[in-house]
Amino acid sequence: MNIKQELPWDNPRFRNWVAVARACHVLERTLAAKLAPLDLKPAQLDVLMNLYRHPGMSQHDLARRLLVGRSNITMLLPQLETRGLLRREGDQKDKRVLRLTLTEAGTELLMQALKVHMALIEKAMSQSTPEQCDMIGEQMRKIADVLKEA
Amino acid sequence: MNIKQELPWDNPRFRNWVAVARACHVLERTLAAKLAPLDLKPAQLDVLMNLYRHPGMSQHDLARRLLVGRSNITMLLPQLETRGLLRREGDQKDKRVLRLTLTEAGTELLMQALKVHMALIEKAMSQSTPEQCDMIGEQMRKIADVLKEA
DNA sequence: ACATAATAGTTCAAACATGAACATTAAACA
DNA sequence: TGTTTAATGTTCATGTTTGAACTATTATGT
Repeated sequence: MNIKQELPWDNPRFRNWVAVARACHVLERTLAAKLAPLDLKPAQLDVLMNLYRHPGMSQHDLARRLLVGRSNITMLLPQLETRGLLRREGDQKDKRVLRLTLTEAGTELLMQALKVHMALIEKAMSQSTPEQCDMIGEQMRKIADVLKEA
Repeated sequence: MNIKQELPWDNPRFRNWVAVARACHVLERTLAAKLAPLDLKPAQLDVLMNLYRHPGMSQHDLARRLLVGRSNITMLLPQLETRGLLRREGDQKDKRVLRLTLTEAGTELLMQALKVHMALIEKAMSQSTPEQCDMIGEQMRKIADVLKEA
């Protein structure tokens, strides 16, 4: 009987983390639906966002930031490059790396997508006070740090 | 220039949600790695967990709980059934539905996997006080609720 | 300099997820 | 009853993700 007391569902940390995972999942799915009219998937939006903030990134850097394999990037970029949303240019000093930058069109589309993303997050987080929101962010950053060494 | 003030990255809610998504992603990947020795993927663990808590579930119910399409379940279950981890039995009253239950072996494997999962979550959430942890869970449940109607 | 290591990106096959179309069964209702 | 509508699960085609093997280039160490 006391095995039941050891079950994860009786553990607050477990239950609460499950809630985090569910919220993430729901938001991701909702975002995918709202992004469909722009013909953009969440993964592609992530690419555009990162290139906007870090122009000239290499594909390897991008992969690490997105927590994804390098081959994934190789498969992902041609779609966006063909649509004229980004450029891939060889680095002069190191002929192995390709430098990535957004085009005008890419920046344009990103801004539209960000409106959608932003609205969704506003809706989701509007339940929390600014203090709660900051606390959540702070804890989550700690979690990501702790797990990187795991 | 004041366009910069409108950028999402200057918005606390945006920045903090990005942290949530990253933490989720990192934990998911870490869990996948730690679960590999058991030859179990996170999605499969989710199935076992839900069947443990709700024996006799239908495939449709399971799909809705996992926030996933029905066809996904159809593709997912045979692997687990073949390994003898669960049973699928036709409902007597409604010949359309299949009732799902864990076998002994399934329960056994689930318990092992839960130890791994639990340890990971403990490590992640150990940064937070119990009050913070509960608050996070509460907010996340609200978010999931709000987005269900979006 | 030269051989060895490591790094950036690609290719490919396999695993996985997704949504539309379908078959079977049940419910609604005329 | 008989017809229509809805629900459950499967199939299939498509697109995505992954990791291992590969090429090309740079760094390291002797």
